[in-house]
Amino acid sequence: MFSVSARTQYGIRALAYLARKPGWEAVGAEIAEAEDISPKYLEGILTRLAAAGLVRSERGKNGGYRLARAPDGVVMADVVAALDGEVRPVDCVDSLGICGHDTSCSSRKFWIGLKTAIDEYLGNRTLADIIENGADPGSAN
Amino acid sequence: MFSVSARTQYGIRALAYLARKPGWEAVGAEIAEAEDISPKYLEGILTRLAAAGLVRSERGKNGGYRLARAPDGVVMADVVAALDGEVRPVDCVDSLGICGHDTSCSSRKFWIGLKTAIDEYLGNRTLADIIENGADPGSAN
DNA sequence: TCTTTTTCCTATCGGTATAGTAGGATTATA
DNA sequence: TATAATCCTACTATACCGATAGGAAAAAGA
Ligand code: FES
Ligand code: FES
Repeated sequence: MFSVSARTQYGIRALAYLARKPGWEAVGAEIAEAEDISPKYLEGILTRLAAAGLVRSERGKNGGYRLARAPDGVVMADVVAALDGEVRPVDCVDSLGICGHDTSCSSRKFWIGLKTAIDEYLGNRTLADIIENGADPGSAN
Repeated sequence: MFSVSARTQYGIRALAYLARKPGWEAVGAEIAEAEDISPKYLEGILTRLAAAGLVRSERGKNGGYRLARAPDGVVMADVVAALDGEVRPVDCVDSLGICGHDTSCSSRKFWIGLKTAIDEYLGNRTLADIIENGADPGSAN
């Protein structure tokens, strides 16, 4: 339940690798080799991250990927949203009324509450929290 | 991301239907019809809930399903665990060392933190919270 | 201009899980 | 024995996912 796709796990490892490097930059093949990820598959992941503005990509010789912001500015909620989309436990988080006989659907609030809890967690962690030593910023224990 | 299976959504709706009925009991076909769920598919769901001890099932004539406990004793964490398994963002929540070069893996703590946040939310809500009017017990806002 | 290095794009494939269906076996009541 | 219900096993169809393949576009340097 609630398992995270390999795509997102790979993406986070790739970002963490970049964040640990001086200049926060590297070439795709290097990341793939260091993190033991299928190079071709990682390409698509990095492209997604670039499209979301989390990394800058430069083509051609001397090209590669570079973190768009400092690690403590890369919010994990944005990372997972870029790779696997927004947190959406059920389809009716925005559009009400799909599942049901209740006009003010009761379980809908339950799922929205879960979404909020997850978004809050992911919104309060950054890449910096991950590469340091743990993932526990003072907030929210 | 983090979408909930139809199985779990159906299961919760079925439990909510039972909780709203006097005696907390109904027959499978009745639930399926009222909640507009495929009857055959719902059978398997109710069997799982019965195996997890969340509902009692009685076979034969005058049989059916009944809530095993009062709605405020049915913890949502148990419900989703019965239907879709434990919350496990990554495989290495227990077994360390699958993904990585780090001995004290950094991203692992991140995922465990997420699991904890989700478990906390689900562990603090019961079926009663769902059938009332919202899903916001005083705790944890 | 030509070659090299890199990111980008599109299409495809095999595996796996999910939602749903089908048919019957079991159990209990009357 | 007939009926009404849960239980069990197997099957199908679809969709997504991880991965692969082959190249197209772009930037730099010789
Ligand atoms: S309208 Fe979506 S859960 Fe009810
Ligand atoms: S050991 Fe699993 S995330 Fe590193």
